[in-house]
Amino acid sequence: MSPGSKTPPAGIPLPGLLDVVSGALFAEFRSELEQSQFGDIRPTHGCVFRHVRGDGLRLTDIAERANMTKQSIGEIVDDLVAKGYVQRIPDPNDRRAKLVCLTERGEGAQGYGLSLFAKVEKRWAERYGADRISGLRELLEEIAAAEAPFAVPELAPREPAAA
Amino acid sequence: MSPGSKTPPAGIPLPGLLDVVSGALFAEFRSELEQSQFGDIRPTHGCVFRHVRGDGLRLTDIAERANMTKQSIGEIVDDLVAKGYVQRIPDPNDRRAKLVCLTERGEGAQGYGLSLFAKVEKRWAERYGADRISGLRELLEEIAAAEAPFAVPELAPREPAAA
DNA sequence: GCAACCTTGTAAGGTGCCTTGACTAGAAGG
DNA sequence: CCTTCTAGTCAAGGCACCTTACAAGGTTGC
Repeated sequence: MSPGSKTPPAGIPLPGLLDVVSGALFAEFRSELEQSQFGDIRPTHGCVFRHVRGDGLRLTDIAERANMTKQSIGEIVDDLVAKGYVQRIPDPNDRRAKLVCLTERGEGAQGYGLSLFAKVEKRWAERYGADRISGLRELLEEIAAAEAPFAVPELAPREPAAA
Repeated sequence: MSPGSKTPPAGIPLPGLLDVVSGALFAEFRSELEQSQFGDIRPTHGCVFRHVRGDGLRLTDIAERANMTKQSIGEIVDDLVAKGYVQRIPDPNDRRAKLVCLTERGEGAQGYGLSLFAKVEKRWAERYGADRISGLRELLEEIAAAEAPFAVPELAPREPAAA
């Protein structure tokens, strides 16, 4: 029960720092998004906009990438359908499945959101140093691809096989 | 309504990357914590352990630092009291207030948690480069101190006044 | 073709965490 | 004393997510 063998002074734990920084960044994004024509998009909806591309994606695949259950994603998709951002299209290859696709408005929102993220990142690059922010992105992408490839299949240039 | 003037290809938005990495890191922490003698500590309890120091902290102050309401913190503190990690001590300077203090067990848990975070961070330093991880920490601390000083008063070496 | 089994998506109910609103006890200032 | 402000609690509600259970459609072997 002694207070640890060494208790190395690591400062504030890294996950806490990451959360605080992510929260600040995301708040900047949200405050601009809410004043746009896409103000009815809530933070939860991000898991769909993040992963759905032009050719559509099945519910199960969204759930896997978002690390959530199919039911939760289904609920969120319902909401987005009601708001006119996505639609369910029958999968031509599997009559059970439906492809979640962005509507025209949905594509507009996704594009706007991405440009907004880029804008905020650029602002931070000017604030904290472009090379530092790009270095941060580089490191984070490498870590994300290694630690959670299912969550960011856009990255993950590594093939699983080849012993 | 055109899809953005430039739509610069920024890759995956930074907040998403930060969340994925933070999640992976935190999962590593949790899986070790759950197997320890402090397995009944849940993720939500972190907001208390993060901020309470030896001399105690009032509920209102915890809420401000955690960016949460007094009610939520109160509920979490209730739970931690029931589990024997903290106790409420009357504030000698204000009979309305109570100082939330760690019990002996609470201090043990906090110390163990901190050492666990340090351990995981060290592991990642070996995995991704010690200089890169320490550079990451440095940048995050700078950003956190600038963007959300209320959340990390341990940092924030800047005085607010002095025009 | 059909029987056993897997997968896709949905429905219903529950839990955890957090919020808004209303209140008591004590502090601060006239 | 009387007003006003602050510290903390109580109660009700909501949102996000999960677990359990199930119908419809594919898949494989015979």
